[in-house]
Amino acid sequence: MEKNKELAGIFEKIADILELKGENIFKVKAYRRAAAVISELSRDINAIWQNGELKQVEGIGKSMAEKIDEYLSTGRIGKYCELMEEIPGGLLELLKIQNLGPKTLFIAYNQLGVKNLNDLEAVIENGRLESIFGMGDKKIENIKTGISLYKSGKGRISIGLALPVVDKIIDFIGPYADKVSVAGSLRRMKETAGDIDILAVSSEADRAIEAFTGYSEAKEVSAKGETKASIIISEENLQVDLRVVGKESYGAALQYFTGSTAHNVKIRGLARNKGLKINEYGVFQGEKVIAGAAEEDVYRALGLPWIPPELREDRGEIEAAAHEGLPLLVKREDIKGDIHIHSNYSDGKNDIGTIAIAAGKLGYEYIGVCDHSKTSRIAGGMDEEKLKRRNEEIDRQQEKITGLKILKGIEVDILSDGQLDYSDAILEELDFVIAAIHQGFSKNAGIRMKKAMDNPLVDIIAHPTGRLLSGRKGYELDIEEIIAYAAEKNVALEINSHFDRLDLNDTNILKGRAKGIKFIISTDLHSTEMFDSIKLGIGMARRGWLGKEDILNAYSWNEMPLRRRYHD
DNA sequence: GCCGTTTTCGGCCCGACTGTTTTCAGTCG
Repeated sequence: MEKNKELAGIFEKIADILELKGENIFKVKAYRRAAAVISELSRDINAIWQNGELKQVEGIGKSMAEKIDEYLSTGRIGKYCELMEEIPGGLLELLKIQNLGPKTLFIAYNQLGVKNLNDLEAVIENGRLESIFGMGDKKIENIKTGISLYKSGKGRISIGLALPVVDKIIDFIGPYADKVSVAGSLRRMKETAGDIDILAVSSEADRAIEAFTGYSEAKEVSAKGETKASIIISEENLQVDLRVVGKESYGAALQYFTGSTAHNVKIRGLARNKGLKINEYGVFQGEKVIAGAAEEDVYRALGLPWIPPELREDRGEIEAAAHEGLPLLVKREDIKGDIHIHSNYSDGKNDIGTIAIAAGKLGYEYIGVCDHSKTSRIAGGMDEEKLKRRNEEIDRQQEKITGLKILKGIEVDILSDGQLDYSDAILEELDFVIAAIHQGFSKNAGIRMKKAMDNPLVDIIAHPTGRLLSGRKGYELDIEEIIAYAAEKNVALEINSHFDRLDLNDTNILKGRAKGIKFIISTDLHSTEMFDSIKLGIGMARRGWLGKEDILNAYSWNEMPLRRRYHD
């Protein structure tokens, strides 16, 4: 799948250069679309190419197919190389600066010789940028703001960090509107957010806008109109957009602002084919409004069932909705227990009794206590003796609580030689075993993980890629190979809900789903306050099209299809 | 550059906000 990524990157760059040069915008869009389609492909583009099926891929026509063919057979694309030579290396990067678009940048390059960020700042400083036709003080100011945002460049942040910010803002605007909802990528539960989109219903848009732009944590109001405003939140440097509509347009606006762009482009194309027009105010047949108040009505107007936001990525959901039907996605109520929990027997904050009581209040049927094994010393890993004492403590707490089963689990380290951190005899005494790599990320991680899966006592692999959203790359392994091996061995893979992990993520979940593997959705809990974070893992699972039948901890304990209950 | 259940040519999602404009282009989502 490495080639998919490379080709998508190349097409995206071609689009950037063509746009900069002022080429036909629809040609530019064709390249962007092809890039998006290729990066979302669930199959290796090499295989599609070898089967001669390139042109059957949506958005790939004669010209794109030729370029893909050229790349896969020669390792380069002539047209791409030519384009890259026309434009200085650092220039495209400047397109990421907000308020500085391709038109302005190209003029700055052509007329003022701006080739990189330093040049750009220099022509702002010496006033030459202002000499460009149509450029004024305000525009310069906005570009300067864009540059400072770009430099502080936090980029995208985890959904786990963005959602609490959203909740606060929604609470804040609540009194000034009839209804307030999150939209955009956060509603789709995408793993990271680049900005926050909020939709409000009000007959007095100005009151809501006024309140919003006065929000105490806004360090800047970057736009303020009659129905729409944007602020920048201080700490996270996140842009927050508010859109206010009347209640007759709520569904259409929610559909529109939830996106994704690719999903909406296709939805609107469908509408056009039916002689309808969709915008954020409603679905129109000529002048007549035929839907708009509820999102369900918008989809129904196109002959489609309502599509859950997590699926709206143009990954086949529209076709599924139109024909074979959408998958029945796992819901929070389906989750019967959390089975990756750390107690104070390793690095967790709470004692087992406290955790059990908190889980009982959530209505869980069971919890799985999974402390660290002895080699994870920093995480308070337990030696065999301590593990024994922990198990006795679980027995004691079990006697005190009814209606909740406390399972004896372990998060056992996969050592540098692929051996597990305890003997089989110890692992056999436990209800289930989760294995994980915590050190030696670059030392044969894939081979070690597969060796761990060779042990029939290993039921689950935790955080299978090891990546962190805050920047750590993860283990050096081929995740597709791991997924295929897990399928072969009946090992389940974890969907870890920790805000910085979200591992597996949606695309890897989709690959696992295609192989028919099982998953667990867990919190990797270190404190009872973290129970709620399971919503993030559920979001990832839903984005990966999973139903409750795919999730081990959506089964009752007696029915859970754990690997050790198979005869393999 | 892609695409077709009115089209193989002529469309391509659609609209808000801003700034610099006397009617609209650029940028964004």
